[in-house]
Amino acid sequence: MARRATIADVAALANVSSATVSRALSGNYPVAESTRARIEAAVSELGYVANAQARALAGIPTRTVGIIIQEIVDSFYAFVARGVEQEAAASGRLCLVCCTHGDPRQELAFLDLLHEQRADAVILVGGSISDKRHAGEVMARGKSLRDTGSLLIHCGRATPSEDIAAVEYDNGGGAFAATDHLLTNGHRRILYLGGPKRFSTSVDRLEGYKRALASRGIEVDPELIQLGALGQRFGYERLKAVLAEGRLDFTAIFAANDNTAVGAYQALDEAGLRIPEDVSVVGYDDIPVAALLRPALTTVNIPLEEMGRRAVRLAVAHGNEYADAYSVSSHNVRLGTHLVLRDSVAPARKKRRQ
Amino acid sequence: MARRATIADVAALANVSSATVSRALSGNYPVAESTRARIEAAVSELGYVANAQARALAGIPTRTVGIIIQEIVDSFYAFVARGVEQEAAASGRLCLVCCTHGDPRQELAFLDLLHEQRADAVILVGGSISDKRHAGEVMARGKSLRDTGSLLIHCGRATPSEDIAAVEYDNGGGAFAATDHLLTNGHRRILYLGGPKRFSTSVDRLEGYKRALASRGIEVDPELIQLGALGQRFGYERLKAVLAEGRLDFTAIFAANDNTAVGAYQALDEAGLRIPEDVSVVGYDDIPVAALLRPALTTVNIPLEEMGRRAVRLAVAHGNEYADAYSVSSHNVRLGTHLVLRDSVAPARKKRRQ
DNA sequence: TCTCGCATAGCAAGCGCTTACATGATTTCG
DNA sequence: CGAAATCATGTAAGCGCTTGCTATGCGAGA
Repeated sequence: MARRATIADVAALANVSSATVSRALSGNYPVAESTRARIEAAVSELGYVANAQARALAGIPTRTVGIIIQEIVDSFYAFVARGVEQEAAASGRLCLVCCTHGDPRQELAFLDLLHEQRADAVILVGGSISDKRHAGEVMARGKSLRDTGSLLIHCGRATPSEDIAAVEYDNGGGAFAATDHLLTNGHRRILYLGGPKRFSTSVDRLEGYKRALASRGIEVDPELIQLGALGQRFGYERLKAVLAEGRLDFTAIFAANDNTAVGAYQALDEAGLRIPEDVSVVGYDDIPVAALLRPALTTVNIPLEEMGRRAVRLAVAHGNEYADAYSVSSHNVRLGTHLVLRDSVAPARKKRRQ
Repeated sequence: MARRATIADVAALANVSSATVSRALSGNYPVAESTRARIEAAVSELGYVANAQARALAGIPTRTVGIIIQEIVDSFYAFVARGVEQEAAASGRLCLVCCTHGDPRQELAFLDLLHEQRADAVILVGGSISDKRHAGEVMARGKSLRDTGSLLIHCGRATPSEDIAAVEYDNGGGAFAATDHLLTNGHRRILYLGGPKRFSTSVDRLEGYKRALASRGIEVDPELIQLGALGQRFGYERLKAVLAEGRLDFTAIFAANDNTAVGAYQALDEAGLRIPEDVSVVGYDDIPVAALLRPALTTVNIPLEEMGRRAVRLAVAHGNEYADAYSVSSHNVRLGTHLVLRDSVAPARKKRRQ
C-alpha cells in the first residue's frame, strides 16, 4: 500500500515549500499563477488528498454537523435529516447522522462522540431533553459544547437552558386545530390515541386537544385518552384492544402522529369499521404516508425539512458570530403548523355502527 | 469562552505526564489504580473531551464510515442506511451520511470529501458506478481509497474494479420471479414500468422480465416496455399517458420499484381501473409502503438492512486484515431476494375492462 | 547484600496541516 | 536613482494526541 501523499510530498515535487502548497490549495493567500500550476500538477500526479484531521487540528473548523435522531427509517426524522443534510451540503458541510432508537443513553453517548469529533454544531431532534429524567445530562452536554465554541440545537421544543438553541414547532396549536376540526364536524367523543406521557411533544399535543374541547365547553373524558407510545404498532394494538373491549364509544380518533394513525386504520379495518363513515381520523406530522392512505388522512403539517434547514442556519450563524466576536446569544426559531384537509373526516353520525 | 481542556491540562492537574493520561484513557497500557483515579477526577473536573482529530492525526483510525445514497427520505436508501448505522454503531463507529439526489457530480464530490475525512470505509449505494459515463471516475476514487488503506464498498452490483468491494443483490432473479408469478396467473401482456436505461439495476430487472417471458415462449413487445425514470411521479405520469393513449392493452404491470408502483396505483385509480380485478400489479424492493397500499402490493423483497450491515462488516474485516498484514483481497457478498405475495395480483381475465 | 526484572511513568518525536513572521525580489514614485 | 511599499515565498512553531524508548523504584532471587 502506497504511503499517502502529504503536503510535503507535493511541495517537494513542485519545488516549493509546504506553506506555499497550503496557500495555493486553500486560496486564502495569493500565489503566483505559474507556481499554482506546478502545484496542481504535483497534486494530481501524486493523487494527493488533503487530510481533514490535520487541517482541523491546525485550527480550521471541521465543517461537520452532527444530527441525532431516533430512527432514520421514520419519515418524521428522515425529513428533518433531509433538511439538515441539504443545508449542510449547501455550505460544504458533512453530516454525522446518529440514531438512538429511542434510547436516552445512546443519545448521551452520541452527544459525547460528536463532541469528540468537534462537530461545528450538533442538532438533536426530539431529544430526551424533554424527558425530565434525562434533561439534566443533556443540558450539561449542551453547556459543554457551548463553552467550547460549538452549539447544541434542539428541534422540537425550547429548553430551559440558555446554552441550547431551539427550533420549535407548534404542537399545542396544531392539536387544537385538529381537534377543533373534528368538533366542527359534530364529533363530541374523540379518542386521543398515542404518545408517551413523558415527552413534551406529547404533552403539548394532548394539551391542545383538551383546550379545544374546553373551548366548546365539553368535558374531557379521561377514558378517551389512550396514552402509551407512538407508532403503527401501538396504534394498532391499543385501538384493537379498545375496540375489543367495546366499552368506549367514540366517533372520531385523534392520533398523536401519522404512524399511529396508520395502526388505527388497520385496527378499524379489521373491526369492519369504515373511515370516515363510521369513524373519523386525524393524524399529526403529515408525512408522505398520510396522503397514500385510503382514505387519505387529514393531518397536521409540520415543516420538517424547514426545521432541519433552520437548525443548520442557526449553527452557521453561531459560527459566524463566534468568528466576529464572542457572543452568547442563542436564538430560537418557532415554526407554525397547519391542518391539511383530506378524506378521513366526515360529519358525525348519531350513533356509531356496532 | 473557555479554552478547551487538553490532555496536558488533565496531566497537570493530575500531576502526571500527558503520556500517562493518554494511556489511562485509552486503556491500552497498564496504569496504577491510584493514578487512574486521579486522572479520572481531573478529567471530570476540567470537563475534558478528547479530540478525535488529534487522535486520528496520531495514527488512530477515525472510526468513521461514510455512506453515499441518493435520498434519505426514500425508504430504499433509508433502510440500507439503517443497516449501516446499526452495524457501525455496534462497533463504535460514526456514520457520515451524504445524499446525492441522483447527481453523479455530487457523488464524486462526496467521495472526495469522505476521503479527506479519512473515513475508515465508504459505502456507496446504487452509485453511478453502474452508469458507463461516470464509472471511470468512481473507480479511480475507489482505487485511491484502496491504495491508502481505506475501502470503497458498492451496494448494488459488483464492479469491474478489483479495488471496490461489493454487496450485491439479485435483480435479475427477483424480476424473473415476479414476472413468472404474473405469467402463472395467466397474464400474457405485462407492462414493464420504470427504470432509467443506464443503471445496471434497471437493466438487470428488465432482463429478468424478458427472460421470464422467453421461458414461456412469449415474445417481448417493446411497446410494453416503458422506461424512463423511477419513482411515484414517473409511475403516475407515464402510466396515465399510456392509459390516455389507450392503444396498449395489458392485464398486468411490473413496476420497476415500489415507489413507481405507488404512482401506478394512483393512475389506475384515476382511470377507474381496479387492482387486481382489472389490472394486476407487482413491485420491487418491498419497502413498508408496499404493505400499506390497498390492495397490499405483491413485490420482491430485498434485504436492505442486511445489505447495509454486510457492507460495514466488509469494511471492518478489511480494517482488521489490513492491521494484520497487507492484504488485497476484497470480498464480495451476494444477497438473495424473494417474492412477497400480497393482494395486488389476480388471475388474468380474458379482456381488460375498457 | 547485590543484581536483575518488572511494573509504572516520563520524554520527546512525529502525525499533516496552517499561519505569523521573516526574507528576498520587484515595482513604484518622489 | 534610491527608499519604501508590495508581492511571492520560505521558515518554523504549534495544534492535541500516541507511542517507542528510557528512567525510576521496588521486590525477589542468588
